[in-house]
Amino acid sequence: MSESTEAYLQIGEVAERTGVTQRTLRFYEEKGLLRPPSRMDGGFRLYSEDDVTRVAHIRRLQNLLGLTLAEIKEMVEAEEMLQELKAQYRPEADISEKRRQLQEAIGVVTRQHGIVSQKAEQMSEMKEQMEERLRTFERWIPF
Amino acid sequence: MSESTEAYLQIGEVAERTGVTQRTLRFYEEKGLLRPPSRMDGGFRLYSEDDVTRVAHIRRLQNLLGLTLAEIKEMVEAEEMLQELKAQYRPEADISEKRRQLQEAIGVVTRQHGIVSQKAEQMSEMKEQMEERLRTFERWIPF
DNA sequence: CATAACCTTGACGTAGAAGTAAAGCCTCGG
DNA sequence: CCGAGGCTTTACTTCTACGTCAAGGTTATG
Repeated sequence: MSESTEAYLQIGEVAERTGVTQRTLRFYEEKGLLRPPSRMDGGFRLYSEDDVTRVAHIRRLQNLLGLTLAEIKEMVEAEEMLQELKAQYRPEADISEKRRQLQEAIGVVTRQHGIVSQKAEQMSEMKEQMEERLRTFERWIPF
Repeated sequence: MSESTEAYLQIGEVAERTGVTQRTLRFYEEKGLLRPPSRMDGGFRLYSEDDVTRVAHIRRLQNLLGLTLAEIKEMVEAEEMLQELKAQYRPEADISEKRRQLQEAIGVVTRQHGIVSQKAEQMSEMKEQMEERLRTFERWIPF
């Protein structure tokens, strides 16, 4: 319905734009972190803008939170589920199932939020400590 | 001067208290992250409370900031230098050397602080995003 | 249609951070 | 003084997250 006009990207472009290597993109796919993208007739992968976004997201979860790819996979899957849910929003068909999925998604994001909150707090503490130390040093400079 | 009354700990106790394995403690020692502890006559390692503290510190740098052990080693060394500096504070002997060391230590902590600040900020952003999402979900719950 | 630039799968390699196993000392309570 | 449990070193293994070829197919361009 709104797919035909999307500009598709080859793996090289995605790699360049996300800052990861092609190998990494294939690797993520292998590990289930990226859905297998569509392909050209010859077999070349064709990624969407969404995929680019997702890679960026994965990287943030890795670098900021230090999560393993396995942990990230869990999160990513839940988000996917949620998007699906959002997409087919017509209250036909199995409401209770949708409700369950939504609860699940909320659970995942809540857990993520917990991790982030905790880390953010510990981070602030560390920052404080460091600033305190720096002040001590400054006072300490001999003259 | 205040060393004789310190209670020394064997590796097993340290492992238990820090939550890392004995192997990890030896590994850190090997890598220069922990100074070689003193030993009993039979060769058993004897750690101090300071060592326990240091291990906790190492773990925080690893988990919170995601630094490699090599990077952590740098930091740990600078801190050690600083402590040394602090301990021998009598302005006898080579002032310019001490000044250099102090500058170095300030450099290290400043770099650490930079990393922490940046991460802390990105973290807050993520936290915000997640809260926004959760609010969306809540609104979304059917009924 | 040739050819450079890009892509494919597959297999093997690597660095970081430990885990595990083996074979043998050390310490301490009884 | 002896046995159980703790500790020592050495060596090999594992796991994660990719990196690095290799051999060959595809696409875009002149």
